Amino acid sequence: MSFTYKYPRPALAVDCVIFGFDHTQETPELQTLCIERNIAPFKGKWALPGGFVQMDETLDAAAARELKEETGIENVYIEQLYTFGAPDRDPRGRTVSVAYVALVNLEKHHLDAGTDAKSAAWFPINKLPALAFDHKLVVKTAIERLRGKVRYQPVGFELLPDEFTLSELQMLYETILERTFDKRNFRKKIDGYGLLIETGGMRRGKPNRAAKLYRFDSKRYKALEKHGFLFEL
Amino acid sequence: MSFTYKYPRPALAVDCVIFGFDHTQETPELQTLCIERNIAPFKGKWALPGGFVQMDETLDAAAARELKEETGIENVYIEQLYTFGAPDRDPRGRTVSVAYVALVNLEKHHLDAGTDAKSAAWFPINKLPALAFDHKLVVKTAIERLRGKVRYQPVGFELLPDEFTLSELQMLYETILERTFDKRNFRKKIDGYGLLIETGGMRRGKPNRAAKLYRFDSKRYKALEKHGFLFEL
DNA sequence: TCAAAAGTGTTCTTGATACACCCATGC
DNA sequence: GCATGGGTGTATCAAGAACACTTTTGA
Repeated sequence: MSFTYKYPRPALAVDCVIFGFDHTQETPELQTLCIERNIAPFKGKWALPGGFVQMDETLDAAAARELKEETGIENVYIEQLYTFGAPDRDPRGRTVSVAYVALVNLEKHHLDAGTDAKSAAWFPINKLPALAFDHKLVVKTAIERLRGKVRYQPVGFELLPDEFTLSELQMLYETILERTFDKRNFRKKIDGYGLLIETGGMRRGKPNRAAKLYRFDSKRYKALEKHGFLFEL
Repeated sequence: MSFTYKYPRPALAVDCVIFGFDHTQETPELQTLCIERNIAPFKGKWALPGGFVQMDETLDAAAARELKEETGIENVYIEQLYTFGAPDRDPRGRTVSVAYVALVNLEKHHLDAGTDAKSAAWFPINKLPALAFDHKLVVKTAIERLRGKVRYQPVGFELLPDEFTLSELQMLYETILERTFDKRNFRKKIDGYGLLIETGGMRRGKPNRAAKLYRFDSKRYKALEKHGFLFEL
């Protein structure tokens, strides 16, 4: 089947930058999920999951579909990032790509879950391999967006397990923003928003005092948000 | 001339939301430039300036080109906003549109300057006519972006003449953010950044005390910006 | 001389920062 | 019993908010 147009059209793709946060390591890291390409161009190179937009789906749907098809990940936070359209960004011909950012809880999305998961891997964002196309730029743009967004919207919680400790939350912010926070001041601030609920559970297992577990009160956040509330860190 | 593809592709367009600020009126207003369509679909309706992306130009270049072709405006601040891709947003067939926001100095861009200027008009953003396609949504998204951006980046100056008074600057911020500022606190804050230079000129003509004119020190801003400086209002 | 906007400082309140010790747990 | 991270309060400082009068100009 083939199609004819009066004027040539760029191909239209979506690509996803997927961020995960590993708080279990010695030094916690923000990571991105990449796919090893098994077809040309850039065969054998790492790239962001993505693919072409179909004629009857929205861009959001295309991003969600590619995310699921290539990594098995679904039902996660995802938002449009930026559209990349340099004429030479794809050697096959003009391809414009609408990039998305997804935030996932690493624990829920260990690999081997996805269809093509054998060729997928998480990389720390400052130890990325060489990436196909202009994907290095896409990741860089996504990191900037994440850093900007995390400061005035509570998106960071998307990167944590449903239940988390205050130290984990602090580590997350410190990792993303590349700075440190004073423990007491951080807790005071977070406390002030009244957006965390003690679950009653405790995180134990390490040779130190057990830590209380919390979950994010997204209902309350949505209610506050409507009244012009500002989360700011 | 016609072109054949194996898979159908959406058409790719750019659209521009152009903001101007009229500070001469009784109640100052943020305005948007619209074009009256003289071809189907939506013939006779107002729409944002825009058109299809050519195969050899970047998205930024396409937006700048359409801006110039349809309104005569060039060399202004312009940035990518968001990409709209609902499958039914264009009755002619699947068309994805990369929207841009431009900020212009109204005084420099009175109409009749552009090629098709006879069919262009400025509308206050809260008295927009019915717009073609999903352009109402595009404008709404642009306003939100402007409101967010103006608070932590000095983009507002793009909307003013090169020389402006502090009252004009304050009116601009009050109009965009839909709030008022205390005159003394506002001036103190702006002063604190050291980003305004007195030009020596005065704005006179009204039956009240003449006002000093300033210009924005963009060199100094760029220098500060590199060292992690934050403009915040 | 009047109306209208320009210009200018101080006080108070609030939020941000700095800082150090005891507690519970697993080994 | 010790090493490790969890948990807590106060004092200081800086920035934001509130607030009113004098000056200059054109008509």
